[in-house]
Amino acid sequence: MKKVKPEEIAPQAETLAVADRLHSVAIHLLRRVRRQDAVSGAGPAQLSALSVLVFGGPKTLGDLAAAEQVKPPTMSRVVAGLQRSLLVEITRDPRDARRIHIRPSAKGTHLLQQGRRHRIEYLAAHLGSLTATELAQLSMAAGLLEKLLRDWH
Amino acid sequence: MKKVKPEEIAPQAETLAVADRLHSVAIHLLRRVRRQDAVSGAGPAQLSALSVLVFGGPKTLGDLAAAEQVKPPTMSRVVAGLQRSLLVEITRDPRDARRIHIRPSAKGTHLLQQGRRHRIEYLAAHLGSLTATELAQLSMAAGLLEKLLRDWH
DNA sequence: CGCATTAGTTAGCATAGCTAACTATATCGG
DNA sequence: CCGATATAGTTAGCTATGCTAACTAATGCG
Repeated sequence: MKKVKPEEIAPQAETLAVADRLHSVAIHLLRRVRRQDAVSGAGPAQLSALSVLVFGGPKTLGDLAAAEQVKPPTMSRVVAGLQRSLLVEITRDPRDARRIHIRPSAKGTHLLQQGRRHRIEYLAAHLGSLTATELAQLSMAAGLLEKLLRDWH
Repeated sequence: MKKVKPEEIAPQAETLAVADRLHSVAIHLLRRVRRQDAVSGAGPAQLSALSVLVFGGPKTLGDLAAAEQVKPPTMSRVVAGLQRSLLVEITRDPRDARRIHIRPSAKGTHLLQQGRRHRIEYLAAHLGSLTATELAQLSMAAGLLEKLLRDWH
């Protein structure tokens, strides 16, 4: 009689169901949050890229595109929008004039942090029912997904 | 010395951090999945609306817009796209000629289920590291978020 | 009947995703 | 050193999705 460690195998049927539910939940959660983020005047792609810059430090356009999992032309336009709104500053690489370095401006950093505050207030207003235990469960799930996304390929 | 039930209060700082991480994870997860869904030829909004129709039954345009948390003009165009691809069928309400009833076609139902299968295979290929325990944690988190979204207002 | 309300559509704007094709710069081989 | 090749970003043009404002058509109320 073989006995495998029960934690090693996640049944496919379960995985299918969870994948679909996560997909749906992600879509609808983002739709809610997007409404609030719209106050800032910047779209979701801009805010996400700005977040990477604020928390991960300056990046070249290619690095930023890779971090955001989009193609360079897409990021080029996102960055152009951020620059137009004065949320980032751009300098050319002195060693390689093809490269550009993108970093958040003071205004950009400020806006992102305002957005965080705004989001928390919005969520807090709707999260009265969540216990610390449930929040910890969400945090753990976020950690799992973060790891999953990091190790994707 | 007062002692409150520890499960009743989720600290604001925690909530902020979790909210931001969920936001980021949702964005990046959707970007990954979207790549796969692109195979189907339908965009994410179309697939999400189709999913609501397949699993929730026929809806009027307004109901569908409400379910998807978008404005009627947006859903009008999404449905037009689905109709153009023959993924839904539309009939007028005989009692109220202003209303339209939208239901998935056989092709639409089939495409959605193919998409599910495709998604699971994609995820399964990248989920080798997930244990049944971890999957259960994700399932629980999805459940919490589903409830949260349902009771939002 | 007439007029307000309701359901959906149309028009027009912005963001965001893509591919293909272009520009500019760097690098490498001879 | 110079020409070919490779790399970094941008531009152009398509599609999809979000919005608001304004329109059309149908309902229904007084």
